Amino acid sequence: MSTRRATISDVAREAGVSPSTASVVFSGKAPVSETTRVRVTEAAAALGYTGPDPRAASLRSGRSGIVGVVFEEHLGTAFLDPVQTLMMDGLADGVAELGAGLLLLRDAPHADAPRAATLTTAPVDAAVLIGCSGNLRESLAAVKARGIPVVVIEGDAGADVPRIGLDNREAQRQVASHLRSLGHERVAIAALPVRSGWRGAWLDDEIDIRIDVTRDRLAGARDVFSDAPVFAAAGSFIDEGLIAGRAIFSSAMPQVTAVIAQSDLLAAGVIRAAQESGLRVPEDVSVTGFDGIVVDGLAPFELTTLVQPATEKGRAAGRAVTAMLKGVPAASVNFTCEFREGNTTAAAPDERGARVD
Amino acid sequence: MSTRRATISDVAREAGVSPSTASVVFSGKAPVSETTRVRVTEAAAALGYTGPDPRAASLRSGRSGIVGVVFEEHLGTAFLDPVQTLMMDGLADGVAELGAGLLLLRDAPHADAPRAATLTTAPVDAAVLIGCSGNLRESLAAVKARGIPVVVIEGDAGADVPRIGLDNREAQRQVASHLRSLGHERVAIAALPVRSGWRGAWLDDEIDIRIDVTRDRLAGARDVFSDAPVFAAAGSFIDEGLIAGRAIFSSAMPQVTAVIAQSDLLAAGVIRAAQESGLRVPEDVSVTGFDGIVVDGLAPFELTTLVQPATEKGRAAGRAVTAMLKGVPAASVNFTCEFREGNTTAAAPDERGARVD
DNA sequence: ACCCACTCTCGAATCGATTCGACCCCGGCA
DNA sequence: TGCCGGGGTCGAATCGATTCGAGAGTGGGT
Repeated sequence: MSTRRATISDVAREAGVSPSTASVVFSGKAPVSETTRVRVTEAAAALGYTGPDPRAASLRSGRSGIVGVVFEEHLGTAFLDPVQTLMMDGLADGVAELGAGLLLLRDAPHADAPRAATLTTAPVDAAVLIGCSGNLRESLAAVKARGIPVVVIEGDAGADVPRIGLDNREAQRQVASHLRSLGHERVAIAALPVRSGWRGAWLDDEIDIRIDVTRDRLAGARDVFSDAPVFAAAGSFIDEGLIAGRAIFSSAMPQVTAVIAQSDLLAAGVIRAAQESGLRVPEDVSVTGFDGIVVDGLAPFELTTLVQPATEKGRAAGRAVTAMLKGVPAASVNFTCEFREGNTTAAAPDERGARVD
Repeated sequence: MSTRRATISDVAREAGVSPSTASVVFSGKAPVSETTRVRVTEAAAALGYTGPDPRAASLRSGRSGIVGVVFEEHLGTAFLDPVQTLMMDGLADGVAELGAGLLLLRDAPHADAPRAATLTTAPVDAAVLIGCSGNLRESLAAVKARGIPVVVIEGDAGADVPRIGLDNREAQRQVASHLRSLGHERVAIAALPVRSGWRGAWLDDEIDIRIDVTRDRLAGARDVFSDAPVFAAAGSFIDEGLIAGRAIFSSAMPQVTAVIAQSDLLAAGVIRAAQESGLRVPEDVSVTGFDGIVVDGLAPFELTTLVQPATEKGRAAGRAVTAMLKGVPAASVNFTCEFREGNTTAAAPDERGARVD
C-alpha cells in the first residue's frame, strides 16, 4: 500500500494494451472497442487506478481546467463583500459550461505568505481580473507574459483584453445631479481605496488613483461637484464608512449637507457616523450609496443608490472566458446601473442653522 | 511572437548554463554564484521568460500549491450562504501560511457540465470536504484513492481523517429543551436537505439521511421531541424556509406551537410563512434557528438561535490542511455552539383557542 | 478478387521542468 | 606536497500522461 501509486502504464500493462490505448479509454478521444474498454477499466479497478494524474495530463495537454480569479491581498474580501459574492456566483455560472474550477488567487505575494499562489505560479487556463484591485496592471502583465486568455471586470486593460464594464462615471454623475437638484451644494465624497494597501485618508488632488472603479466614480461625482473633498476609505466596509463619516462630519467639512459614498457599505457607515454626530438622515444630511445590495441592520433606511447587476457581470465574465478558451474572441460588455431612490436623500436643509452642533 | 513560448532550456542555452542550473536559479534550492544568477536572470528577461511553467513544475515536484474545496452542485452556494461564506473566509486565512490557492470544486459531474472540474480531475495537493454536501462519501473515496490529505468539515469520515466538527446534536437539543421548558409540546422541524438533489418534502422515518449536519441536528431535536414531524427543505434559503413553513402551518400539522428550523435562513422563511397564515411570532408560534448569522430584512425579529463559530471552523480546517501538507498529522477539532435567545420564542400559547384561523 | 474506407491499436516522441549524484576546482591544513 | 571539504555546475533520468502518424484487421461494394 505504501508502494508507489499506479500509473496508466501499469494499467496498460495489466490490461495487456499499450499506454496510448489505455489513455484513450479514459479520455474517450478516439474509438475503442468494447472489449478493450472493459479490460482496461477492470485492470484500473484492480490496481486502484482512478484516472490520469491531473498534473501530468495538464502538462501534456496544456489544459488544466482551472480559471483563476484574482483578488487583492486577503482572499476574504471575495467572501465578505456582497458585491464580490454576487459576482462570483455569476462567474461560477458563466464558466459552468466549461466545467472549469475557480481558483482564488491573490494578486501579489505578501510578506506572511512568501510563496503564495499567484498568477505566475498557478496552473490556470485563463484568468479573470477584478479591477477593484489596485495591482491590476501588474497582474495583467503577468498574465500577458504567460499568454493566457484574460478578462477584466471593471478596469481598463487595453484594446485586446475584453472587459466587463459598468457605467460608473455616468451613474455616479446621475446621483450627484440628483443631489444638486435637491439643492445640495456642500457635498463630501466617501471614496473607495485609491490603491492597494491604502489606509483611509483625505485625498489630495495630486494623489494618483490607481483603482479604476474609484477613479471613475469619483470623476462622475466631480462632474457635478467639482471641488467636493474626498475621503478615501481603506476598503468597502461599514466600519471604514464609519471612519470616513467621522472624518467628514467632525472636522474638516462644516456644513456638509450630503455625502456621496462610493459603495453601499460605506454609505451605511457614513449614516452611522452622521447619527453619532447628532445629524438626522436625510433631514440634516443626505447620503447616497452605490451597488444596490442589501445592507444588514440598515433598516429603516433604504439607501438612495445605484443598483448594479453584479451577478450579471460575473456571468458575462465567465462566458467571455469560456468563449476565449474555445478560441472564439470575446467582446467587451458594458453594464448599466439603475438609479434607485430610497429615503436617505432629501432636499438640502436651509443654509442657516438647520444643523445643531 | 506567435512562436512557441520560451522554456527554461532556452533560457539556459541563452545564458550558457545547463538547464539544471537555470532551474536552480528560479527555485533557489541550491547555492548559485551571483554571476550566473545574473546571467540567467538577464537571459530570461531577454527571452520573455517569466518563470517555470506551473504545469511542468507540479508534475515533477508533485506539488501544485492548490487546495480544493468541494461544494455541492452549484458553486454559488459557496457564495450565497452566509455560513459558507464565513467559513471560506476562515479557510482562506488558515491556508494563508501555506500560500496555496483555493480551488472551488463541485462534488459530482453534472449533466450540464459533463467535464466539470472535480476532485479526480483537478491538480490539488489537499482537499477540504464540507459535510453539508450529500456526496461526502463519494468525494472522500475519490480523495483517498488519490492519496491526498483531506479534512472534513462537519461530517463523519472515519478515524484517519481529521474532522472539524460542531456539537450539532447537543446544541440542537439545548434549543429543543428550551422550547420544552417554555411549555411547547406540538413542535415541527424544518430541516436541511437529507441528500444531494433533494426536493423539499415531508420526511418519512424510513428515509435515509445522508447529510451529517441534517441528521445530527435532527437527532438533537428528536432527543426532546421524539415524534416531531419533519419537513426537509431543498436548501438553506429563506425561500425554502417559506415553503417549509407553509407546509407546516397550512396543512398537516394543526396546532403547532413551535418550529425548530435547522438554519437561520430557514427560520426566516418559516417566520414569513407564519405571518402569511396570520400567526404571530412568538405569541402564537415560536421559531428557532441555527447558525447565528445576520439575516437580512428579518428585523424587528432577532432569532433565538445557536451561534456557531463559522469563521473559526474554516480557519481550523485550513490549519489542519497546512499541517498535513507539512507532514504533521492534524488533529480533529470540535467546536461548540453558543445559545442565543432572541425574540422569536415565547411561552407556548394556551392550548385552547389562542390560534386564530 | 481487388480495393477502399473505416475502426482499432500501437510506438515513439513530447510536454517543461526538477532532482540527484557525480564532478571540478580551489583554499586550508597537516 | 598530499588530502579533505565544500561551493557551484552539469548530465541524465524522471515525473505521468497525451498525441499523432502509421499500421493491422475487417467488411462492403463492384
